[in-house]
Amino acid sequence: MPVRLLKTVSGKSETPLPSHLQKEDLKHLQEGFDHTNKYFKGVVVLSYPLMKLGDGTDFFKVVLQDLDNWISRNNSINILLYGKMAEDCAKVTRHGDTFAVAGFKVAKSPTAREDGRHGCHLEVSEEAGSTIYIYTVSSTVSETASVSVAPKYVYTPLNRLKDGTVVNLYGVVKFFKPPYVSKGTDYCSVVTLVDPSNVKLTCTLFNGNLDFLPKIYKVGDIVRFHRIKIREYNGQMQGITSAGFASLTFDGTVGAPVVPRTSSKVYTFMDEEQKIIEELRVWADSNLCIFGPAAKLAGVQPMIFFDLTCQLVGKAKVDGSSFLLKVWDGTKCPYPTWKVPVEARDLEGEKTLLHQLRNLTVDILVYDNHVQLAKSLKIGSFLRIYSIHTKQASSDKDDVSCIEFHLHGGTCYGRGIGVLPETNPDVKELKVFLGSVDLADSQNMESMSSLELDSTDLESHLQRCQELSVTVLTDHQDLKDTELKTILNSRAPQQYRIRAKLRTYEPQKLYQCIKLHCSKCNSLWEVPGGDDFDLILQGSAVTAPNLELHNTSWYDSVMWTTEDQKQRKITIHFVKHDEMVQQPEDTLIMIEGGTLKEIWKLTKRFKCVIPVRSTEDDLELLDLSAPFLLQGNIKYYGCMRCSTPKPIECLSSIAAEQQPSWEPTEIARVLGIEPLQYVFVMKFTLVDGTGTLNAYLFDYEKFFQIPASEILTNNFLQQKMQMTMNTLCPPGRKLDDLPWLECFIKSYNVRDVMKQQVYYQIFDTTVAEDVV
DNA sequence: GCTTAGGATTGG
Repeated sequence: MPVRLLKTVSGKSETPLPSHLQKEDLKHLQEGFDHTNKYFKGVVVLSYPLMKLGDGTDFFKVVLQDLDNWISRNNSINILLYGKMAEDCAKVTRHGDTFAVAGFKVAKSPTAREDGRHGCHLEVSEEAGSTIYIYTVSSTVSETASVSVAPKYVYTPLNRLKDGTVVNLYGVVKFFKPPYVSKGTDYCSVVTLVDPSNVKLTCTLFNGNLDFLPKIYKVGDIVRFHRIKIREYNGQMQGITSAGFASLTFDGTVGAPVVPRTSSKVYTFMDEEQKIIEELRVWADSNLCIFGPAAKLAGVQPMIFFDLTCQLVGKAKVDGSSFLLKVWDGTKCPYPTWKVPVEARDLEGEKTLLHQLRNLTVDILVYDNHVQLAKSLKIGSFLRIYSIHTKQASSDKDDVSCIEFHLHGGTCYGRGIGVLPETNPDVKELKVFLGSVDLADSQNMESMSSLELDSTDLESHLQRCQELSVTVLTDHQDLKDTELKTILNSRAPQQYRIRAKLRTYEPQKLYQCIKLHCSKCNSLWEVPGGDDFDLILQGSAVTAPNLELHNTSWYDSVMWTTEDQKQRKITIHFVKHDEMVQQPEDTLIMIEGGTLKEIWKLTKRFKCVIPVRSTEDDLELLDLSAPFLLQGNIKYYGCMRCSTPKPIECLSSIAAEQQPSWEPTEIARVLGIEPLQYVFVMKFTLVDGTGTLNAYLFDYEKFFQIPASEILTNNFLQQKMQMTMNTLCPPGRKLDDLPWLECFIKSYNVRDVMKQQVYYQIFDTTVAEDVV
């Protein structure tokens, strides 16, 4: 049988290859050598579709990589299969399978120069007497194979590790030190893992090449280690790199795409492994408290340690043991920040940008072992700086004390600097945010005194947060506090007053907490993204404007064609009042064929903008996933379940009013739209020493004293909210140092398909006035 | 050439 699928059990082949066959090394594969009784073994890293050659012969090409030779650069080779063998193999081959090829012919590879693979390729066919043994990693082998197959690698749970063994394992990162320059010859990274066996394993990983160390960016990431050596150290198991160590790292977020981060071009990764990652994510999500608040510069306070995701704008040498990094994250630190004096000629970075961002960048002084890495950083790169220390210090000049940012020497608590790739989701998000920062705004921010805390008030402010509650009740003041334990043991529905600390909250990315709520059917909707709107606009621009609908008794119409290649037709209908077009700031306009950008521009000038399209006999609203109205910065949406849009004609009734106010609710009513309201929806994890309780915040405006409708389009309000959350739940603080919250909560029952559950909701509570 | 670090902040 020329193609044989071999059963593998516990990583070892149950069916050994015939004893006369000997393994051939990649470097011995040369034309003219005798390869009888030799086999070449490698992992399928690439396969091409099955093809038919000119003469009708089946042809299949795979690329094998020699894993035993994994350090060598040129370790892959093309295998060309012909005839029935091509057909058979194409059916069962999966990436990650191991091929042992015997009875091959070696020939010069005509594509070696282009593909960078081995100078020769191997040709195999039944006719030539070749045999291919496939060790498949697939768990769903087709029927024709008629063998059962186990995964190739065996993974050891962390509670089954034995001294002196080399194992493969999975784990959730509980702690890590980003790679740093060790005192020896290598980079070092220390990683502590946990898994569902609840055993911890600290691994010390070395490599001279940074790329070969796991690409861990945050606690909660999941890693797969291959060939890690286990040793006993101080009575505990310890992991250490051994020859051939390889790692994959995955985002630990439940539901995120399962894409491994790795430097190695070859790795096995199958459905089975995907399942393991997904299971570990779910386990970690409910068993580990690992997602601390992500700090922004807007949220820093004196005397904390925090991790910062930022972009490098400038750098400068300071002295032998310290180095300056100028970074920004788009938000403004609420306190005056320390500026490290450096010679202008020592400062690297784009001068104009450094000047433009001068109010948004902060100076971080890094010391000792971090200097070398800091020096090598590229301006513009995205960084995560771990365990920055903020210190309050008064400068000699005057009494103004400011915040200093230090990255002290050493690697305690994972202190260090990591470079994030552009593909990192946090970087992608940061880029969007940085792009949205209005630089003119940030310069004006100096005058926004409401945000600037006088540093002399700083201590008292912090102290106040410690003692008093950072939230206050707007009602029920006479009620006594109830312990969380009591609430958790009571039946719903009831109402309680509580005093608790906010241990964590979700979502951490605050813009994600904004949803759209229909008060009629009680449904919650995600806020559509700008791209969705753009797509709908593009789709509607295809409909030609109906000239018969232009210039009616209640609106005047203007149409023009764009001068670009697309020759788009744009129509604006100006709604009249008293047969006159009003001042732009009082006018409602309807637009056909406009782009997202054009519509935004128009909202700045006109009171209301309604995107419409023509039908045969009336103008109509676009799809309900597009806003039915734009007013100022706010997009108004209608409920897709409860709305029954009426013809635009109905708007004329408002236009005829004595003094049309163009209220969104009124516009919605006449157009048959059930308007959705913007709400904050958050989950607060509250603790009080007697228990932990998750309570939902469902708030239009009252709690934060910020309208939910304005958050998404207003950087300033976003920062204000971030600061509020940072006061309620300061990043980098121990539980003891968290402030108290006074809340009013109600419990209620929710019947699920399977069971009845009790939920809790915060209400009649607001953030204390002197906190924001 | 066979080590480096082995988690556990606060100085400049």
